[in-house]
Amino acid sequence: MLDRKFVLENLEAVRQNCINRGVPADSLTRFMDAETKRRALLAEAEEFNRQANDLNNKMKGATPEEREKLKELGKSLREQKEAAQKSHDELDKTVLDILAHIPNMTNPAAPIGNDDQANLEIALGKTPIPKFDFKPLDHLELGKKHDMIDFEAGARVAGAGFYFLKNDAVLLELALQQFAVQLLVKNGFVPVSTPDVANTHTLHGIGFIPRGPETQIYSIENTDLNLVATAEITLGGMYSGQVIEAEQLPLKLVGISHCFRTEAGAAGRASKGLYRVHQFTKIEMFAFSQPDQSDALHEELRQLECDIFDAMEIPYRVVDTATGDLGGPAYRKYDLEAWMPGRGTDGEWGEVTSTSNCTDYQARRLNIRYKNKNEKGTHFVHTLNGTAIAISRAIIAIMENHQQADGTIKVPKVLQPWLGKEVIGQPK
RNA sequence: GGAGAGGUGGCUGAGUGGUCUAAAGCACCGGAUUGCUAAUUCGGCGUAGGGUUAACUCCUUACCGCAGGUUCGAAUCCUGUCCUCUCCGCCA
Repeated sequence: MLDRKFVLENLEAVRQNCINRGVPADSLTRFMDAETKRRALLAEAEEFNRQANDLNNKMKGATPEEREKLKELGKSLREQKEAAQKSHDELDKTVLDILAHIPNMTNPAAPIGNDDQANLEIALGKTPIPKFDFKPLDHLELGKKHDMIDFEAGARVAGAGFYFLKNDAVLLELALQQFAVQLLVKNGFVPVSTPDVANTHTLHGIGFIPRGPETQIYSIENTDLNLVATAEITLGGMYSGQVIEAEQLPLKLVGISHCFRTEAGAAGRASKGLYRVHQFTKIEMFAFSQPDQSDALHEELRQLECDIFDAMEIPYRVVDTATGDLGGPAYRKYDLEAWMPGRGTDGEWGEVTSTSNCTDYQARRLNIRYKNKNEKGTHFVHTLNGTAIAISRAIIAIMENHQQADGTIKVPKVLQPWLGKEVIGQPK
């Protein structure tokens, strides 16, 4: 959520930002109108309150007759205040509703464009795209060959889009978690194992809308709880309503959680297999920072993602997300897209990580602030998030890129200690 | 799941309808004094919104878990709700 005062004072910039992001900007006129009226009504209600407070103080020394008169007056003041307050509250709801749909401002350096076609490739990973002298298999075929993934059983138990990982896929999942968490702990992240559910308020704060049409979120019936789509939700919510000492910033967390997504309306060859599933495990980075730290911290998160995928010897490219493709809370976003030889006809890039600087957009709604010692008042923190490893997609990239002519799959060196082997499968 | 107790400023904690503009202590900040890993003393010390100003300068409103209600007036009374603690039950 943007600051309402900021919107009021920077109407043209906010309007242009909406246009750049492909979000309708016509609500801004309504916003301005409602917010101006709301302020006037607030002043009115406060004035009635002040008069009523004044009157209550006179009550003490009053004679019985005076008291009766004051009572009447007080009652009418209270009624007038209630009326103003009620109109104010209604307008406030309108204002907040409009505000909720206005996206965050955008880093001026982000490429401007309508959709992912305008995304800008800004870097390539250290590992070159593999050249196979045989017909490479996709991860589904490889998974079947080495008995690693069972979609049929997943469907029997939970429906399409669910799966069982088996054998070396499980070892791989655990290895990926160990590798990512240990690397991040070495870089100053606090490891956190999070709840896999969160209440609706927290989801809203991060920018998810559960229980609406086309929601990506599973909700639990007869409760206020929802299955989380990412640990970003719980890690951000972890500090909602808190005031953090400035010296503690930046505060970096690495969360482990399951992620649940309904993936409403998504299907097709491009999302076969593990690429788009209803549940996966993810290691997620999250950080709270002071405003002047967040741009540098965002670069740091991106670099860590690169380090992780370089270490796993997976070819990837870094993409600077265009304005029209940014999520509402993001001020800037980088994606890592790994090369997936089994995707499309001859291999394609597929998103494996995403890191966003959300500036104070989430913090304002979640009310997460920081305080400088010996300084009056508080400020909103900036929040940032980034995928360390989304297990299911990382498994695709590993299996498909590291497959060999003899049918086996090389285990990246950094993961070997946890798998206890150098290759998956028997050569033949 | 059942029974009970409780949620007050950074912390401890007093406060059961109007001098609450929330006592006191701790912590913290500034001054004074004595002097040496500190003591004593005086003063200050919450957050957010609106207005105002050269200026957190002054004024004002709200906030005692949260949301409602009663009342001229609520930290205080009533209802709901969330959370914490204790005991019991169940359980990995």
